Amino acid sequence: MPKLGMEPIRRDALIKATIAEIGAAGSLDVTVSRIARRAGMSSALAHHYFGSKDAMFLAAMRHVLAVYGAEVRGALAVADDPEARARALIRASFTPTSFRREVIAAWLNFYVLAQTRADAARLLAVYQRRLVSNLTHALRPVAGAGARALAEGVAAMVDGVYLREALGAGEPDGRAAARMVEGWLQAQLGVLK
Amino acid sequence: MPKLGMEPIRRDALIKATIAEIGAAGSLDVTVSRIARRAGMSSALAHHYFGSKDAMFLAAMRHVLAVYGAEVRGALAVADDPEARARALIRASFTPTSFRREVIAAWLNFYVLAQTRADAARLLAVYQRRLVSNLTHALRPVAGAGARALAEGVAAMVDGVYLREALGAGEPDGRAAARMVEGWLQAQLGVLK
DNA sequence: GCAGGTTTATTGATTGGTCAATCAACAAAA
DNA sequence: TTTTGTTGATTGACCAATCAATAAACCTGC
Repeated sequence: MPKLGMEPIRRDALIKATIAEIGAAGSLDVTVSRIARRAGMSSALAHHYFGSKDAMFLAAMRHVLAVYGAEVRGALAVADDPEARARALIRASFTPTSFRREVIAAWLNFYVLAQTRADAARLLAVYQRRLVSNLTHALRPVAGAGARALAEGVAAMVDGVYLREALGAGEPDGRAAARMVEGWLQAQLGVLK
Repeated sequence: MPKLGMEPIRRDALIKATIAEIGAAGSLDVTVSRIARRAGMSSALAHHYFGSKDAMFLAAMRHVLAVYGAEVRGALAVADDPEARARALIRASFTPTSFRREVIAAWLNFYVLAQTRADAARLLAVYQRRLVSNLTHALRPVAGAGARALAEGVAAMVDGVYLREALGAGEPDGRAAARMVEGWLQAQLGVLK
């Protein structure tokens, strides 16, 4: 029953299944077989399309980052004044799409991977730089020369709140997390005035 | 050549070797054999003393937290005014003892583990609560009712800066990291006055 | 339109390797 | 002779990656 043009469909299914399995296992200790089964195919086919397990993880993480990037662009598009842009960036990190068990698990494992795998480190660096750069641009009009330092602080705060909320007790609450970071930014901006 | 009273020595050697191996591998994918070899014994002996690989990881993490805890108490002892106490807590998270490749690797893997293993989650919760609680007490005199919120912000900032510094380019710089968090706290306190 | 070759899709079975955990056995102390 | 320390060898399981084989769809040139 081979239909042609399956490649993109299969790749997509595998990427989603990879994220789901990482989420379920809470670690990268997931077998290709399990991922493939969840995606409705044999493990051999998964290897056929991705070549290796590592390549699958990387592709999955690129997908997570792509979704997050889209979220950021979407949020920025509807924000007009500088402060709104900064708040949009903060909130984009905590939307239900990005801030849920599965994706959080992927991120945590991604951090671990970034310590040793150069490609993972590169991918992570792109995310980190982009967040700071976006925040810096957004804050420039209100913070001037201090925008960069402020941006780095907010970026750190985003990651820290993400981590604490993700690993704290109970369901992760993106709304509360975003409010917390926004509150701090507000206070910091207050100092400038 | 069996000498008596080896147990604590062996356990200690294994715990240190575990941290070293995790640091070298950048993940929990280290074999008991490698750890045991580094600690100068057979893998069978490692199992004899710890029972399982997981138990070794947990013991290693408890050790990391114990060292960190000692560092905190030491720093608090020599700080007298509230602000100094808060700064001492911040700096304790970034001392060379705790803020170096090996230990950072252990922490990142610990985060991953805490998602699924109840004992790891419990251990992490203890650390998280203690940091907030210590900060709250330190800040109470200067921040009053707002101490708790301030403490949570600082705690998140500590974790976030830790993460970004740990995974950023170049060697992790604890001094710079601590300065950054202290600066933010300073600014926040400025708002109150 | 269709025989035969090519590409794409797909899998079951196999290979080669790794590793946690156990065990039997030996050795020194108490 | 019981307790403590210690190891080499083994067991049992798991798994990434490869391969041989099957089959549908597409593509010629006639």
